[in-house]
Amino acid sequence: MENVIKEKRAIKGWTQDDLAELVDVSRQTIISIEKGRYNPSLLLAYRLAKLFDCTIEELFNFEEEA
Amino acid sequence: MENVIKEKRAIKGWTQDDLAELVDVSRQTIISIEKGRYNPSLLLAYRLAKLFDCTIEELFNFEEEA
DNA sequence: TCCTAATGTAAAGCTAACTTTACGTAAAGG
DNA sequence: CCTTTACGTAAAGTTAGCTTTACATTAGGA
Repeated sequence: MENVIKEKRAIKGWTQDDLAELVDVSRQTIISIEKGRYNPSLLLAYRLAKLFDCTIEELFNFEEEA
Repeated sequence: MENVIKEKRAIKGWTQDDLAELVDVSRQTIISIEKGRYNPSLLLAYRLAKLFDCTIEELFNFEEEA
């Protein structure tokens, strides 16, 4: 699933490691989600949206999925 | 995770079976999510929100979670 | 009274989300 | 050069989301 996490992270000036700590997951998880390798859980999606001060819908692009 | 799926489903007059078909999961999945036994995937949360014409944030109550 | 519809529990199995560890690479600064 | 920082891949293990099947309970209608 496509998302704008990498872009929003860059704006904040955070490393993947920083973001991982902020939402309490491993760096691997951040990498995999940014790369679209797998979709975050609903809870993680929420934490990310909260952190970036946007909605889940603004963070993830659902439209291209089945 | 608490949610208002059961309430919104009742308003629409749908059974658990109806809803399961509409979002393409099993009835067990709907039961478990309504009961809060586990959290839906981000994709399923999105499908439910779309179906009920609301946001994911309106459908699920994240605030009480860790 | 009986049948069906709607909701619920239980259990076993599969897959995807997430973790941990280890290693590779490229850029920047001393 | 050498080290550090940031990003990336890979692989093995655990857990949670989801499926399928089977059965129990309750309420309503014929």
